[in-house]
Amino acid sequence: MQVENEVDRKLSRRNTEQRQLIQDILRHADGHLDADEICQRVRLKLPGISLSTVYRNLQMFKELGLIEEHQFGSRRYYEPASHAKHHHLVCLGCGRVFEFECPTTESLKSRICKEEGFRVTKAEVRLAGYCPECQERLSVSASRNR
Amino acid sequence: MQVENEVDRKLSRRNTEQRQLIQDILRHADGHLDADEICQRVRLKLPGISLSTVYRNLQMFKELGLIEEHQFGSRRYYEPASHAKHHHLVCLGCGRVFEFECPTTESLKSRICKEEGFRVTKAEVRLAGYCPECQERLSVSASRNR
DNA sequence: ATTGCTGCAAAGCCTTTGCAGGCGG
DNA sequence: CCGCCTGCAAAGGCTTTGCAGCAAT
Repeated sequence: MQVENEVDRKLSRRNTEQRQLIQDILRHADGHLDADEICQRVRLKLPGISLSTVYRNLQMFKELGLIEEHQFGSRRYYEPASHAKHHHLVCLGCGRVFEFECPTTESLKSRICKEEGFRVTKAEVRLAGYCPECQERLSVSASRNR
Repeated sequence: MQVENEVDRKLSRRNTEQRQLIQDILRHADGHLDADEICQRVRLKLPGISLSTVYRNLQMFKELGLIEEHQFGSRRYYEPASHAKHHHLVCLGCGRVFEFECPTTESLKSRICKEEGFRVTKAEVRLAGYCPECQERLSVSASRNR
């Protein structure tokens, strides 16, 4: 069958240094990285790597289900799929992405399935706002303008 | 103050036909439209309108809080801000965007505020999956392949 | 020896911007 | 009349793709 051939082809992949380094970066990154940041970090060890190689590998990892891609605003971030189930909290001040748990998501999925007949395969909760540091920083600069 | 001048400038806006038509389309659209779809619909009445005008007006409406911009995958959709509070459910089969209610979101916001000291200004729940029609369609084509 | 992978460069998309002219107020 | 707004074209930013050579198996 077509699908199996596709998987076979994908699984006959080679273990290049570029590919390993990209995976290492993703696994050990504290936060959520975009393609360019990943590329820059790999270049610390392998200066010659090209951005297209990063994109190509990210695409492949994504198709294999090894990583997840999230888009916030106009940026795409990547994180290992092995990460525990969590949701995202974006600071509009500094752009950092934080994580939190939301146990009620599962019941929501089953509710929508029952009520709408929709088969829900993915559920994410996204919050945005200002982290404690940015609240502080912004209130200081606001008082300066008075 | 700088901000007030900015608002004044924005409010001295003109009532061009292009601008009105874009707003009309947004108000009466059943679904969520992207810039190109909006442009095509306006062109039914005003063939000469350019895509940049659509983008410029969308940007302005957004800054004035008249519309909201949502990004799903790599596409940006626009909808009037006057819409009741709702969340989005994207069908991975046909790409249509559906809406649903989620009353528990408010309590989540206050929980995160208490626990993390984060000031949450925006909360959205996004689901993805397959609508009833696409489930049907996909199961038919799957059985054909047997 | 295959043939998948890489780097480079170019092309593609979508969105934004510069500019000269036009139109609303 | 003023100056905001428009259309056009070009530039920008990010991502994908074509290609020739290299390297992993």
